[in-house]
Amino acid sequence: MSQPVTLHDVAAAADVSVATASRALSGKNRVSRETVAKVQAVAAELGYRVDPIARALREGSTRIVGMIVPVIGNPYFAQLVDAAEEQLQQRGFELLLADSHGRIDEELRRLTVFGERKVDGIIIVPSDHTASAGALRSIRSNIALVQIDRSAGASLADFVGVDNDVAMTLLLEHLQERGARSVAFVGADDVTSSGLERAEAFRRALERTGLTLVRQVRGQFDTETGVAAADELADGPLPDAIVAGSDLIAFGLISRLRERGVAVPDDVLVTGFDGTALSQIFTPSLTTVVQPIEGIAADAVSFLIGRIEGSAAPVRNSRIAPTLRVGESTTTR
Amino acid sequence: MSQPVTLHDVAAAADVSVATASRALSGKNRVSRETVAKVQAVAAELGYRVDPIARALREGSTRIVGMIVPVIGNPYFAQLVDAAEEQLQQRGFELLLADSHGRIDEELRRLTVFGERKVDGIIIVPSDHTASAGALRSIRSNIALVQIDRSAGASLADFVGVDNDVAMTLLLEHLQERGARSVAFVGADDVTSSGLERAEAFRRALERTGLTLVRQVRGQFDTETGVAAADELADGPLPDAIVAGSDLIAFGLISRLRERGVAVPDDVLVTGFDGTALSQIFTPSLTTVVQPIEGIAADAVSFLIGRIEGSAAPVRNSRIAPTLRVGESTTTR
DNA sequence: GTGAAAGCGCTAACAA
DNA sequence: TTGTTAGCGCTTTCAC
Repeated sequence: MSQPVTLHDVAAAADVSVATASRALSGKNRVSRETVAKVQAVAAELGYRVDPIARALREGSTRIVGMIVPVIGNPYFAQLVDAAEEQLQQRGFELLLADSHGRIDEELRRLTVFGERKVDGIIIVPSDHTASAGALRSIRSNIALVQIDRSAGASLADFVGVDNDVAMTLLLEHLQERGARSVAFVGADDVTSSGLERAEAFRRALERTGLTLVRQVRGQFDTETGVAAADELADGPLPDAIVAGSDLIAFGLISRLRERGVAVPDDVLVTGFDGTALSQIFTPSLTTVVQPIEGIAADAVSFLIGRIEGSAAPVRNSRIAPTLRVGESTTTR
Repeated sequence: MSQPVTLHDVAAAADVSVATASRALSGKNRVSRETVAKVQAVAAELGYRVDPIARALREGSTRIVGMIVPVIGNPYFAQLVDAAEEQLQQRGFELLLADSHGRIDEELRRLTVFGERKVDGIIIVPSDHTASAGALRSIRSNIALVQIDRSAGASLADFVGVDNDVAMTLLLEHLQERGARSVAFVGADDVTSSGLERAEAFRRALERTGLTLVRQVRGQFDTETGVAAADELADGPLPDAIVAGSDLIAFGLISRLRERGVAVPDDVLVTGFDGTALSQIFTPSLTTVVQPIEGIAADAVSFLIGRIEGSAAPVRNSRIAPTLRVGESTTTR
């Protein structure tokens, strides 16, 4: 409501120069005890708050972190944003959010704007496994960068994500225990690194467990892909189990299978991936791997702030193991 | 990568003063045709972009809009954020996102920070029907404000949200057509304006349609509330139908009812509210009212930008009618 | 129509 | 330890 109090006002009221007032408040310079006390008292009384814009112009640093996700509507990304925002907030950073809608051109444009806005760092879920690399390389080198959930190249910047190998092993071993011998995979295509990696991790886990691959369907991480895959799968001989690359895919899959007269888990077992809140509420509740969202966000923010503070450590690639959560989609048989 | 080009560079290269360069680029001052052309050409060639921070310091305006939601994890709010972000983006604004976690103290703190950051406007979903008013009143008067989805007082700022009366009427008339005579309501408590309004709208629609109220349960807009309500309702005599205040509540409700051996829609009809993507995938698919999210976001952004541009029009209160989407939760009986 | 200069609020180099 | 001064990049009087 009232006119903002400037450093000048504080200095005048405390009877010192603006420089001294600035130093007294920042604390990182030698200023006498009394002066510091006086300035702080006056500042508090006047309700002084530094103007972040003036500081940013002067310092070239904004204490703002930009985050770019492909679809905020995906509950997994929403949770990731939520967790990251909270972490950043605690460390005194604000979150500028952008949605790339999974499009590389939008991604580039948003990165550019973030650069112009002089964000201190960017947390990005690269939309394209290969094509995003160019966009990432184009950002100013003084902006810290961390890739989260998906990667556009391990050498580009720190990366934090789920350990897909652990995830697929957990899932396939569970399915094997439940008696499955043949299994189909419905995941995202190779455009996203997570789509690619999960498919590969699935294949490796398949070999280890000795299960038989019946069919693979690849699309996006959304429900529509699950729906379409259900149609494909329902036409052929059913496998014992279907491993979905995301909870959303599993939702679409189960829903459409049911419409086609295929019951889960009675006729076929289905697993999800992400551990979204709804996977427990869904009917049947989903057997899925729970992403360590808090851990991923915490690591990403730590890495990022480390970089912002000037860390020149080698690029890190951090994989966090998920946990298996068993639901009705593989049990009530 | 390269050093940013400043206006000074452009001016030098175009052989004019920085003042002229600034005027030529802004276009809102008298500058000769040739000069404008020359400056623009040089600026383009050099890849000049105004420094938003310097401009913000000078103008006191950032072209950033802050948005505060109670839970980004709620798919409805995620969609709202998505829609608003897109609208803003088109008009040249960035979106600074904050999550109040439904807590009034966090809300106030985030509002304060937004004020300090000199956002041009704020889109807020007030967390508390009454307590948020104080926080909203505390923000600097030169920051535009619009309330979305929930209100903390019609006089405080423009408001845009769904028309709850239309919604409840659509739902109850539909239930009546489906043969329901008694109905229960499970919604959010009076802390949020939407919780309060939906309960009231439900009551009014009840009177109009002549249905009998069996029971009311009030909590939050989340699945847990639905789960808890299911336990309460399953203990007593079941109504013909249950109207939920949100899709999430309906999900929790149906899921828990099923665990308790109550089938939807066979034993009881259930309706949702919001029209989230998952309501179509859920089993059974939900009969629900679809929020006009795009419309709400578009209006909110229009109002906000109007205010940012100085509109002193009387405070508006805009209600957008939802549409009914019929699903299996009230039909396959 | 154009340029010189002030100044938004802040921090840091340089003096004292 | 403290004050003076410059300047971050921009827009906008105020002269010419």
